[in-house]
Amino acid sequence: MAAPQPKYDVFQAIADPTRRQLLSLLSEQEMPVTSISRHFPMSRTAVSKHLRILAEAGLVKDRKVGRETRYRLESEPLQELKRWLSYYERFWDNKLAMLKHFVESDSTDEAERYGKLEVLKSDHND
Amino acid sequence: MAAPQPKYDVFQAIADPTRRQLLSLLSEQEMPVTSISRHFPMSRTAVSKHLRILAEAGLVKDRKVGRETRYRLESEPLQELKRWLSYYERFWDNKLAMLKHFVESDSTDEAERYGKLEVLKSDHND
DNA sequence: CAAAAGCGAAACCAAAAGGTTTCGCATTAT
DNA sequence: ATAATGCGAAACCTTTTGGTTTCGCTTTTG
Repeated sequence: MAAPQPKYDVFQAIADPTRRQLLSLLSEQEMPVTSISRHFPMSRTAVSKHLRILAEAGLVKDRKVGRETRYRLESEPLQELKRWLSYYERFWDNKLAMLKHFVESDSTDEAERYGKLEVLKSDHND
Repeated sequence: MAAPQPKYDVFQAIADPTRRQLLSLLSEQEMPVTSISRHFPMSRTAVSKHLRILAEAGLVKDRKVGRETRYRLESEPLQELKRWLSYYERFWDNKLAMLKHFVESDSTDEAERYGKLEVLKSDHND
């Protein structure tokens, strides 16, 4: 019944610089593990592990071709990141939204201002 | 002489769910540490540490007001994320770019296809 | 068919991450 | 003045992360 619940989410997956380079590399073309690992100063096994993490986050797909496993970029999951980011964009480039924000924050006492209100209800977190 | 070299970059900073919630919370309003920590199921000290990490990544600023330290969102550094992301957007919503991609990948032998070429020259990694 | 190439799994390790509790120090309230 | 609030620093602990080496299995090459 439980959903597949991928162990790694996109945010975690792209947190590591090596994994971001992997995405960059694979965005150019599909590539087998050994070839990929030639671009990195670490063992093939280490690279393989990073690839698995990316795969769990859905950011790469692999397919077996003969004895090799070729990986390719799968960028769709990055849309989640884009969505998350879009919430914050208004804070740096939407002057009107900023203004609205300031206008709305002028009321009441500390309890109400800093209390545990409905603040985390929206889902632009996680 | 050495540049400040922040220990935490934006990618790392937002990798943790708690820290994303912190950003969300602070996007609503400036808030002192204790009030912030009431929103989380962990000690004030733990929250404080997360705030420091966000601060090192430039995602929050703090100012002392009497005995309290108030934190507020600073969204500018997220632009780096947006830039990084923009590189990958073409892979999911730009059909022409995709086509171009396919058209260009049909040549040559393994060495040239998978070798250590100019692949990592651009800086949309890191 | 024997040797080599391509990978993943496993066992292991050091360092980083995410928490906790305790303490001390300013600042504000009684 | 004393007590209470608000915080950060420090010491400590456990789990996760990022890496290594070794082994074994499959597939290709000679």
